[in-house]
Amino acid sequence: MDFKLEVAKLLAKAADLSLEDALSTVEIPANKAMGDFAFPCFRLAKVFRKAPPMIAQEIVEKLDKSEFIEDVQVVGAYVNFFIHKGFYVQQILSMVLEEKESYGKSTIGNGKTIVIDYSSPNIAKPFHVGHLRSTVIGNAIYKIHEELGYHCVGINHLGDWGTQFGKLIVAYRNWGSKEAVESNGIQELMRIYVKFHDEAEKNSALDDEARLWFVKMQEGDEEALTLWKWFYEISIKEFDRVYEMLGVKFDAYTGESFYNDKMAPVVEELKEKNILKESEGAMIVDLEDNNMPPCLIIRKDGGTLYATRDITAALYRKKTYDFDKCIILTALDQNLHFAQFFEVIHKMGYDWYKDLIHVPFGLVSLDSGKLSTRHGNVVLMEDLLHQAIGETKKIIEEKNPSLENKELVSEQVGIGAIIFNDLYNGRIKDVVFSWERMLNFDGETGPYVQYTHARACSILKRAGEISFENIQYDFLTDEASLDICKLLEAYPEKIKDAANRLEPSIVTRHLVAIAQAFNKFYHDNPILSSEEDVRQARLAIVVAVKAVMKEGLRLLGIDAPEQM
RNA sequence: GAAUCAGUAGCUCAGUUGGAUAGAGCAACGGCCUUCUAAGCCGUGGGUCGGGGGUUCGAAUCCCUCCUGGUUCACCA
Repeated sequence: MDFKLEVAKLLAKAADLSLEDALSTVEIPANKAMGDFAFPCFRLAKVFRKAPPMIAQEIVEKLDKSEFIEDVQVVGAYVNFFIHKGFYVQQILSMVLEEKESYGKSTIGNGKTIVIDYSSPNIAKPFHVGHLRSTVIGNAIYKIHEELGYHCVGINHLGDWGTQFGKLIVAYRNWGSKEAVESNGIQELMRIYVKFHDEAEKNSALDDEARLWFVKMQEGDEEALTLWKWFYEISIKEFDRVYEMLGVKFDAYTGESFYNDKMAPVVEELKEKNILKESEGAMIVDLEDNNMPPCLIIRKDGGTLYATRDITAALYRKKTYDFDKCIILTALDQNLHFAQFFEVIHKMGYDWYKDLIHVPFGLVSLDSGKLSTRHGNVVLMEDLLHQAIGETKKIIEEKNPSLENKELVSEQVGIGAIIFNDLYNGRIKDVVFSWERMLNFDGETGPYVQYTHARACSILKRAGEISFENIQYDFLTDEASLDICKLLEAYPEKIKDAANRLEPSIVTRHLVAIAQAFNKFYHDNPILSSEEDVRQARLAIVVAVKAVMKEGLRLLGIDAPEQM
């Protein structure tokens, strides 16, 4: 039962409004003392040419009686509705208990395909905390859409092509060795890459040489490609270790190199459509009419660019997946690039350009300044995860030394804390990385929600068999129980909001709210030791909360251990 | 200079079709474990919602303007 809708129906009739108008005006008061729903009458003042409080009074008098409403009060210009508590609790809880982990699932996305491009680290550079956001936000957006019935395609658009590999090849030929790369992997690649930049500052001929090597790669030069392939495999092996820990998977690893042989026809198409023009020796799409700098397609030495590959990728994805939306997650410093290349697709005459969605997130930096692989100013993802796991293990030894599966739980909680932390604030916020914040497990954190879930599990384990026949919901009209029910009621809508706004933090925040309400409930109400019928009713809440928290955490890519 | 994102408590942030007294967490201080996991619960202090105009019965929210910070702006990605 949709209580808001029912209230709106009553109001529409009493005030002679359309259902839409009534529904859009009904609100949930911030202050509980003002009821479960409220209807402000200010807006009607002009229509009825009366003072709002008087209108409120008149509406109440005309209001039909309804059994689910316990009380209606006029406070100033507001009509406040109080829902019959027992009935309300029964409606919500019985629904959640019936659906359990499926509660919140929807079919609104059925038949629609969403392509999500996330994580997309650069090959030959270590996976660091700067890559965390795209990875976990993308993963959550993937799962949230799946929950709503969408068919999702997760793509890791690896940065595995471009002039940087020309640089790496030059660096390797000058200062690298097979042995060193084989034994130290990405660390060694990074070392020679940094060395390249140091040397190139003194000798710009190195940059030209690097660009040349990249052109060779494009042309299929065997030496260049053999080296590139080698660097690629070393990198993927390390990335997969991190993805394994984070529990993140992709449907395709089609990175930039994948489009190497697919760009020529696209460039041809741009020419045919008369969009491409020459400027300063390079080939560009002019975007002056759109108040943007030109989009570079071909360098003057013939090399392709980021935009060339992204345009090609978009066309390929449309053809391959026929997506309804293609979502690309990157830091917001790339805003201009996406605005430009979306506009190029537009100019090519494809009206689906509007289904390309760049989802930006704030920049990550360190206390010591901007993240920079070149200057060694990074925190490696694996270091962070291991720190978090280690910290968790210490806490377990201290608080729950007899716990089984300490290793597994430490991983679930430690990694969960890192993921949760990233999904907790709005994605647009810039982040200054802080070990202290990352490793704080008190308050509104992943471990807090996991802990609450574990508490619920613990009770259920002790409770044994539970029957949900003939629950007396009237035992659940205390404030803590009602708060929980309200949050459970709102949960499915939160998932939809999160999908619409591409903002996983909406789910994260809601889980915290549920956990807070449950902890209060847990503290105030003895469950197992209560009399049989009270015990049964309270256990119903525990079961419902446990199911929703577990599923909610799953949507965020976080495990929910039963003990911790 | 232009574009773009942001500015809410000491810190990190919620607050989105404009609604009643602006909310959390962290940090600080004070309570609560012989009772279902204290990674918890309860309480105290802490605010010119960057400034100024405007629209409105009503603005943190919408409009204008200014200030501050981040980021980007031609052959990196």
